[in-house]
Amino acid sequence: MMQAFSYEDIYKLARRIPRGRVATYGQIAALAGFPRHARQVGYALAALRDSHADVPWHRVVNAGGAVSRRSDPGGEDYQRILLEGEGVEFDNRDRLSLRRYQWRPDEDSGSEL
DNA sequence: CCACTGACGAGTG
DNA sequence: GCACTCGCCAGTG
Repeated sequence: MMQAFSYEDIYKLARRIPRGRVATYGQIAALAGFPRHARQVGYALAALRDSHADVPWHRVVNAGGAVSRRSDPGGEDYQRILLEGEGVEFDNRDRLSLRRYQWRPDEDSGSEL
């Protein structure tokens, strides 16, 4: 049966995002089996702690392909730096191309482009 | 146990 | 393309 997801489920999915790729909050929610719960995914990531240092939270962006604002000042820049470090390019409007970088689970075992 | 706290997204005008 | 509305829930103190 379908029960409430735990933040752990979100983290588990986020860990599957390959380097150099990104996923959206809504996408993670949908993969977890809860479409329209994008916000809860955001909350889950906001609650990340040391115990989940292996979660590539920086690979999760909003539906517009931009880095979301959070409470930690400077964190947006940090996330962007991490992504750029993986080869992700941002345009002059601080947005990346989901067309190019969005992760597709079905591409897990295959090649892209 | 209750109150408060957060990284969103799709639809409409 | 921007402003606004509504739907959405688990952790922490």
